[in-house]
Amino acid sequence: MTTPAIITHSMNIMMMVTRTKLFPMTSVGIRSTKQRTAVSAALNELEDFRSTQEIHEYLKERGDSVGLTTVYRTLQALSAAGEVDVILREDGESVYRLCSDAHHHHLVCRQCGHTVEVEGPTVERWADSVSAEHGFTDVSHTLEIFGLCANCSAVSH
Amino acid sequence: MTTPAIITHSMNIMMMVTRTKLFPMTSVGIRSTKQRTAVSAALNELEDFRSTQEIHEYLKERGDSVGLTTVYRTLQALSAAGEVDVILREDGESVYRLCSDAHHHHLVCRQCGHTVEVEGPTVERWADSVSAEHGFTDVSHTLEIFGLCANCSAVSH
DNA sequence: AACGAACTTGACACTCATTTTCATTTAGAG
DNA sequence: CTCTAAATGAAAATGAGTGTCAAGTTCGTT
Repeated sequence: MTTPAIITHSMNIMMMVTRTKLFPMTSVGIRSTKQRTAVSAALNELEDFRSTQEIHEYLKERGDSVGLTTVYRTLQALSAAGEVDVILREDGESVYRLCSDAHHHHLVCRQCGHTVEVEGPTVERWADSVSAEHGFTDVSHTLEIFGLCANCSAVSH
Repeated sequence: MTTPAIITHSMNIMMMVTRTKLFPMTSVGIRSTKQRTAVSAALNELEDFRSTQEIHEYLKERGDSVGLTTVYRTLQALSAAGEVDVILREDGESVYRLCSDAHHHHLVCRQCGHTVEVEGPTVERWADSVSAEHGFTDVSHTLEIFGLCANCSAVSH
């Protein structure tokens, strides 16, 4: 198996971010390591939103054990770079998933994490105009749906 | 100052919830205590979304000291009863606020908690139909905007 | 191919929100 | 007034996420 394209892509973006925000005047960059490759590979294989701990566990079982701290850092870097989607589960835990580039929202099972990308109202424009009206800057927004998927609904009668 | 109507209302709803979900066959109920009164009073006075700890602190300074555990429990009960709005801040901390009954969303300052209720797309219908299409049950959704309010934007240049 | 500076890793200690436990207190029905 | 379930709160526990720092790696340079 070859290195997924996302790795290279991620690394490029991460390097840009690093150069721009953290080390403006240096020519340093980020490096490609087997740990980062492993985390990206896991994201490619996992279909649903997963917590850092779950991804860490998955990697361990898979044989590509990576330190928990490193998994935290890598997932944060990837989400900061826009490479993965993050959402806050209802219990406040962050969960990550590799998503399509297209505009979409999520229908997430709060039991098993099963995720469906769904079409929905484009809230970007609305959020921007409402924010501007009230003088808010640096805005972000959330629009997600949580519930019990068909499977989990059936299990709990 | 008389006991705010919300207290009685909350207690009624809480009693219903309790009876229905927790103690179906008994005639037990919840009780009106000065701690619960104090928490509700605080919510009436505070305009913005506040964390449990902040509300606990507010009560302490105010003289109506209430145990932190009790504040946690009361806020959870009130939000479960639909008496207060809860949202998850971007850092995963839950914040509470007494809101209008009307349908609305929130524009929340991630720095100071300042909140503006805003009109927005009615996502209930959309969420329900999308969920149904995919067999999801017991759904809930979030649609909030976070940013820096005019004040906080100014402070940080 | 070796070198070395900067970057990365990971074990561990730590922070901090929230929950659990449990002994004590209190509301409110009878 | 009495009794009991409900409620409180102090303290300990839990658990996600972060900070630290010594040791390990990457990769451009020699």
